[in-house]
Amino acid sequence: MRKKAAERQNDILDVLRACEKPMTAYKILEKLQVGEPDIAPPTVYRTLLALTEQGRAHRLESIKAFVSCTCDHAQSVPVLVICEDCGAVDEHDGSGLLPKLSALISSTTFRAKRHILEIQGQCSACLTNPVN
Amino acid sequence: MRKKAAERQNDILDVLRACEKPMTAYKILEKLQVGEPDIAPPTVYRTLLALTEQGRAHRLESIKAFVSCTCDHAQSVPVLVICEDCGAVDEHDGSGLLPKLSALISSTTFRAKRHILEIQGQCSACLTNPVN
DNA sequence: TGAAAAATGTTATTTTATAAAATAATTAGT
DNA sequence: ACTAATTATTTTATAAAATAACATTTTTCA
Repeated sequence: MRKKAAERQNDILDVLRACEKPMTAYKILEKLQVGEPDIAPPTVYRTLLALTEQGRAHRLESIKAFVSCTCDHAQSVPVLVICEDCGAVDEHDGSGLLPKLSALISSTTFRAKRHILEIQGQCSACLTNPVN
Repeated sequence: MRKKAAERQNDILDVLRACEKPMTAYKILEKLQVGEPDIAPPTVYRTLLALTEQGRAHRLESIKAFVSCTCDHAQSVPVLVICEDCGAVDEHDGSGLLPKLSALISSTTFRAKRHILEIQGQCSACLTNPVN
């Protein structure tokens, strides 16, 4: 018996939520394979594509990993703040940056479809406690 | 006889400049192999790492490709505008966005090391002439 | 019901990236 | 200038990430 797409999506979101830290597609695959050993990479990638299109998950392009969305899924400009040391990711709404961004690029002549904003650095915990 | 790192870096920058469009590491490798058949991926990746650290090239995280820097290499916040249709990439200086970005994240508690700003969409040429 | 379309699953492969070992060049001490 | 120690670079091999192509199942609706 196969699963419906919606159910798969919820499974993967559950995995992402359970882990807090970003997970690669293959890490997610491993988790799913505990219960369903026959799942293959394309299933995971297809589901992640659906989730990211819906805005329910985000792909961290700079580290090739995924997190569940913690903001309003309808927002168009997620700003993902990634701690290089502990891997924690914090999400902010960057739609307030849109005017400046549009001004920067020649917005009359470029139609923006997707904004990728990622910031890498050290989070407060890792700055305070530089053990990691 | 092997090449010095600086020479390799210039070779790769030449390849990037000659192509205008972003190139993957393996496309660059192919080009280099025309003249030096024995070059291997790690050489390319190591050189690209040096170039991106120097700010002389940028990695487009969202499409896994590289371009030469066309702005001031010292700038800290490159904004890379990518046309999904023709692949052309335009570079802008986004340092003017820093205040707003810092305000957005809790900047007192996060030390930003690297900003990744990429915008995907359609460039004016592709909007005017939707043939591609 | 049953043919067509859509969704999902499977196999195999491609693409991207890096680890580890080997080699060459450079440096520093004598 | 010679040579051991260090550093840089190359080579080989493999790991990790992503997708193409094909097969199957489910759904839709005449």
